[in-house]
Amino acid sequence: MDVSSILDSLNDAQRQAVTAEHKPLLVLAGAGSGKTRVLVHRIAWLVQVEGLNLHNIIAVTFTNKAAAEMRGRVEEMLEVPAAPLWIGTFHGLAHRLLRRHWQEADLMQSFQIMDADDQKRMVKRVLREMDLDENQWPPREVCWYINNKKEEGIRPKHIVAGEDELEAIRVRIYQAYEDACARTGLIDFAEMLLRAHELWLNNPHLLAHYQRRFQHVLVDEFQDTNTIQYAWLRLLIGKTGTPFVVGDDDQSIYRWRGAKVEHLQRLATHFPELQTVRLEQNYRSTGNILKAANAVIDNNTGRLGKELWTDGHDGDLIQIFSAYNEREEAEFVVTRIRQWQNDGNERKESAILYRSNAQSRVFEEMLIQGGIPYRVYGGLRFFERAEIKDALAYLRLCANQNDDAAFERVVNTPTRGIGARSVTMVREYAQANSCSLWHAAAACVADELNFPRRAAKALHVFLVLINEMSKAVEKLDLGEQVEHVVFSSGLIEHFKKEKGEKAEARLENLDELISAASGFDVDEVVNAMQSDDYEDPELQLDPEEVSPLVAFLAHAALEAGEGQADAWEDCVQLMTLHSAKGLEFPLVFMCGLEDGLFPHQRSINDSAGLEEERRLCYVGMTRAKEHLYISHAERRRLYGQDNYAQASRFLSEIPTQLVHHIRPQVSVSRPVMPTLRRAALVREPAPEGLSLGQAVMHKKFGPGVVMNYEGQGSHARVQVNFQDVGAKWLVLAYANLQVI
DNA sequence: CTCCGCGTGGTTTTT
DNA sequence: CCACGCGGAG
Repeated sequence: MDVSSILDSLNDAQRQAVTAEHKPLLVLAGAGSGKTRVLVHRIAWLVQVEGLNLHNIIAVTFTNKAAAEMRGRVEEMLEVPAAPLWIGTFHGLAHRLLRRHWQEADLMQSFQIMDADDQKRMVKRVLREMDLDENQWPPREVCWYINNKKEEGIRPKHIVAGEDELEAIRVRIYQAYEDACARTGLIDFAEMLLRAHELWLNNPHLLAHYQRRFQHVLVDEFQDTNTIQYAWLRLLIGKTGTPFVVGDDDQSIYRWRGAKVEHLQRLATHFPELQTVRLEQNYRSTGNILKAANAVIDNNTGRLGKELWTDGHDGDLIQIFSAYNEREEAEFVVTRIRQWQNDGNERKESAILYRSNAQSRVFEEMLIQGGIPYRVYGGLRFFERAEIKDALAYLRLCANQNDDAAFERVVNTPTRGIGARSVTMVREYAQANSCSLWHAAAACVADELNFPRRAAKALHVFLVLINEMSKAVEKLDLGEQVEHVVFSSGLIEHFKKEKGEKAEARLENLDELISAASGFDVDEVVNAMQSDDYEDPELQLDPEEVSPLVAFLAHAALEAGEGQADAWEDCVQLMTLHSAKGLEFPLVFMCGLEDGLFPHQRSINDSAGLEEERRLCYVGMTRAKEHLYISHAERRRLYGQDNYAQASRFLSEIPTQLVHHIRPQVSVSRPVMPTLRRAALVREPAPEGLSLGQAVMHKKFGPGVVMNYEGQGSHARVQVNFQDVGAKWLVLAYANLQVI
């Protein structure tokens, strides 16, 4: 076997990982150190050198994008279709298992996936049924509670509320929500993972089968696994599987959504034979960028330890720009981008990164003003758009008429005279008879006595519509099905009436939905759901096939699609630091590096939160290949208020010899704080000697900046943003502040 | 049913 | 400041 094609392009550490013996392996892969390459080459090694079958390998990622890229690169390298290789997101793989074993998983065959929006609606419905006040039980928080429990593998029956009455109610809501989901054949994202875990726990023969099959378990971005994902992996690996885990504790930025970096440390306990390989050579950034990033992340405690290096040149210094306000910051960035493109570079090679979405606004305004095309990442994605979800809801009703969520969504969309009153009655009937809304509606229509004739008629029209729709659609192929539903639902008419640019876009989206369905590769997905385990007679797979419609609906929920379109256009890239993870750009601007914004105020007070912010900073810095600009504003308008902030503490963690400070030119008109003056005049006079933006020193809290004040004389209070402890309100008379 | 006005809350995101 | 959701009026 000629191994050179697999190994030649690798460095020593990469090669060590790729060729490792069959023992648990942890690859600590720094940013830009070629981790995807290692995963892909590892698979090629197992297949081409060790003679394993792709069929015996499973690879897990967090995003569809990563999964698709990996599959593509494996196919490219092996020059064969990688269909027998199971590769996908945790959710995608869990979904595949649940479709195959829906009976063992105690699901209905046509079960559908709810996204976060569907889930919230479902929770609202449950709250209404339980007569609980939405203000007291915000659906957002209820969802959060339920998802958290599921991510920890906890069912309602496991929770002992004890004396805690509020907790007891939460558990009751959780239980009612589960009942509603079961009744309507819907599962949320967290449920997929938990269900897949329970599937194996409750069906040892299935677990044994998959353990036998998947001798090699590859995991990408392992630092992002939550409790249930790790538990699922451990089950699969069992005593015989070999985990090949790639991750980076320094790039763990999803603690807030349940990710546990600790899993990286625990790996060594759970797998005593674990070997660790560090990938520290970086192929992305210049030396100075790496030195700066290393220096920042070095302030974190409990790291597994890793230091990026490059054999390339040092490159530019890190350029730090102190702006007067957010407008000046944006002006500066736009000027530099214009320079960049005038120097013959592409706009899409530049990225503006920020901590929170609200910051994009000023940049967008400035870019529009400057006539520079840009693209903002994030926001609603294709399958999350209202009109698309409406159309999908009709399709869902065709596939499963007990889908109450879909029923509620479209029963009066477009409006057809079924008001809140009627829906409430249907809901009450459904609850009283514990049946689906669909059955309840049919019963209400039949029961002329208690239901207003007018409403009954309208409801009847809807029932007939759906009935005819599902009948008409039966023998059509997928594209025609979607087309039929989009038109006969009345959605097209509905949006045609609406007029305006927005409605125009909605119509286009519905058109695109039809094309998406027509071009949907039914075979690929349906086949994946079906058996590729022919040689295992013990594995009983349901012979019935998954309908293309059900497969398409699952695809829509699982892969919400791209955000704004036109990635190919030459645009400046705007995104949050979180969305930038995994990407790289020759020219990077990290903006708004101010204490309180980044690190965010809500993370500033606990060390775990602060360390995660620091990792986010590290992630941002290591996105830059050649030029890294970091900017902050002395003053920033946020929520309609002017705020004064100090430069982010992370800035001072960059060694000064790596930094070039850019000061705004004096000639740039710097207004003499007109708004500040007005504010000071209109408001009560500032306490003596203090003004907004004034730097002060406190005995205990250290240096800070005056952000706000109120009250007079001995009652006067000031809000000071302290460098070390964040913003605090202090009674001026006691604070003993020193002006500095 | 639709429209308007008020009130409120406002890191980070994938599946 | 602004975007969203809810409740009342037409």
